[in-house]
Amino acid sequence: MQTFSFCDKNHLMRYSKSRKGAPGIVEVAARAGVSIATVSRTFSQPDMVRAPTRVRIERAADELGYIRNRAAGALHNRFSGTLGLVVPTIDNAIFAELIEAFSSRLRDFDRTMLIAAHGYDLDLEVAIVRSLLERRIDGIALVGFDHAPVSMNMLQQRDVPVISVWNFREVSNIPCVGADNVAAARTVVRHVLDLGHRDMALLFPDVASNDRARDRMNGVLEELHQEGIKVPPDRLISCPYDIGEAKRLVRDLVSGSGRPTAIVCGNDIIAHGAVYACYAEGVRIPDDISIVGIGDFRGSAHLEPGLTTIRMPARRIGNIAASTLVEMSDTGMPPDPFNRKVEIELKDRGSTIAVKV
Amino acid sequence: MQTFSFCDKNHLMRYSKSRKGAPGIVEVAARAGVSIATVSRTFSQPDMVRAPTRVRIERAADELGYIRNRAAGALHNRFSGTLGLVVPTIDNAIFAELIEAFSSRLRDFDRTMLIAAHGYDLDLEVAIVRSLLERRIDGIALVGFDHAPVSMNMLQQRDVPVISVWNFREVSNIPCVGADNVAAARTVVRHVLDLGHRDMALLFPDVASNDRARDRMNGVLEELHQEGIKVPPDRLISCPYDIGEAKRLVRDLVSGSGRPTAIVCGNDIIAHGAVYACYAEGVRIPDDISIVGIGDFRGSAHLEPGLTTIRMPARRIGNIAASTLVEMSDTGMPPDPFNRKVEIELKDRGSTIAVKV
DNA sequence: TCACAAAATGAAAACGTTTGCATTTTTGTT
DNA sequence: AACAAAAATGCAAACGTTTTCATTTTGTGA
Repeated sequence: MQTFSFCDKNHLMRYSKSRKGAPGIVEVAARAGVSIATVSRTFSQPDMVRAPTRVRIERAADELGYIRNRAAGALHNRFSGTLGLVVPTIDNAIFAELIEAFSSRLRDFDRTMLIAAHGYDLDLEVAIVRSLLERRIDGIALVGFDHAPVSMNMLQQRDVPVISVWNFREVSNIPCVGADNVAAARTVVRHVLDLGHRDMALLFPDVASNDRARDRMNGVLEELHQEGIKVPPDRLISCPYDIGEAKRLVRDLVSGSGRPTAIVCGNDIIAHGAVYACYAEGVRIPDDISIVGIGDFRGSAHLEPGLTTIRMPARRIGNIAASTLVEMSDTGMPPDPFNRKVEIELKDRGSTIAVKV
Repeated sequence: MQTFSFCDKNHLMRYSKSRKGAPGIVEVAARAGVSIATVSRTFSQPDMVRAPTRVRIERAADELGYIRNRAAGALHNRFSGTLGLVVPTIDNAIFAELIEAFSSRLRDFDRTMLIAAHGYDLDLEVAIVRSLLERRIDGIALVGFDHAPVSMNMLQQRDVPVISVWNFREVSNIPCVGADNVAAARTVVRHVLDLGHRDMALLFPDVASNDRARDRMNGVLEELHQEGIKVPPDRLISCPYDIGEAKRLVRDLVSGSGRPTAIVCGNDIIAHGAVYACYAEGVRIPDDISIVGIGDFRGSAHLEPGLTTIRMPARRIGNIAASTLVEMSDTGMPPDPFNRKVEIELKDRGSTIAVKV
């Protein structure tokens, strides 16, 4: 593949601010000898125009290098063909798959994605939502259920289709597609309990403004409570979403005496850190300690040993979210079902083993 | 943080397709008792309007919940306030940091990001570029230099500012900001050579349509050639960008007899796979084998042992790309410098050791 | 070939801003 | 207080489409 010579370095060209040369629908119409209405229809509703006319127009458009201006169309019919996706962060593994799936599914519908990250800052989220609304997105997907009332107000007032992704709730005020994080946490802890572990450490990220983490933590605590297990404060560790930090905290945890027999991590990133910490301290997994995560990120399966975790179908969530949102935008109706749960699955790999008796 | 009750599930509301209620600049003008021109100026050039008038307008806008329509503005002055970023893939670690940085820097300029991934498919890239052009982006960042001529033609014809990101070239036909991948590869191989290794395996992704990988591979081969080392075919392994695949290939490599003393990986993902493979096979790093990567992804530092690799400043590239592109769009001039190189750095961590004599 | 229905096309009015130019108001100077 | 200059505001014409409604063309059956 050859690179195209775009711009002559010697001749210091100026990007024309006017884009004067760009042909519009009028030029195409003139060249094809039809009215602009017909040209417009050729691109927006092709089967309304007779084949011979259409090919003539298409040829003219091709020759002129015409590219339709969707902004102009959006102005008239209120549909920009652009959907918004707001995530806490892009550059961590959790959401990357979701984003990619969302974006590529949108492409199937000839829509594009405006994306922004707020870094768990709800004020920034408000600014982002506003900015997206200024671009007249046709719909918006937000991660989870914790949002600033003012964001929701803006969206509600403009009647913009909204969907909550990633987390599932049986009943919610906005439609959602996601996994049951409570169940995910209970399932993985159940697994650990079934293996006979009773002394376990819990590493979870900050649960403020993060319903996913909160649900998981609650799930873990419920399951343990049901089993009659109380978690002492020093076994409930707050850990940021960061491999390095997790590793540091777990090294402290496992190097001292009175090490737990299992570590339950709020997500796979923390679990990765935990695994590395054990390598570093010479603690064998799973013989000396069992480790579980939640999420099943890319790479978790290939760790040595493979990480026991809960598969969260990020791609599936992204795909469904995209098509649901497009449908909402097209039909103007809330989706059916309103709340959509995607299946989770326990991935029982090598990082867990029955406690020795 | 409390979730806001956005939509009453019992009352199956309809998203009004018309968005009839949404107030425009006219309603704001009426309520504030000024002309629409003044309202427009209040938002686009605030200091052209007297303070008392401005606050009056702002209050009116607030009360009505006015959100300006940038599409309408774009129609008039040809600036959408939206920049495009086209990457091969979103959901792999390489580009996530870049994307996040690009996006958040754009936010500082009150711009938004339209992003799309083409999965190394140049035809899809063409479609994406077209789609972005239809949305009248103010500029576009493309990864690397391998692009379809037709994409570049479209961009050139519309005079859209373009920048190539990630890879650096001393001389290029479009402005670029990136790292010197040849140098990166040479540096890391030099390090391995300096440690006395002569028998090394090379794992690189497919270099077609991927100038970054190509540059790295060339860098490695040049450096080896200069040292008089010829790489036998079975030591030059093609490996996809995938931990699992890398792990599988490396297990084969190190389990048999005649294992190399070092593995040079085209990127850190492959290196991760290589490390896990060695764990799985009981091959000790670095004592039995040295492993190096290129990229220094999130997590590479925390592997056990820490991965020796080359730091590629993805955030920095993203930031610079965003501000450069905005500047190009604002001034209409090519950037100065035209080609921008960001520094790389050898991260000498625990995965390498001098070969035993 | 004609009449008529159906399909294709055209004319023109939106859509919600921005901006050049004209007009009004404010400010500063005497 | 009067005047000129400067600043603020208003008017109205774009911007490039889509769409409604009217008109023309095409197709069909007798």
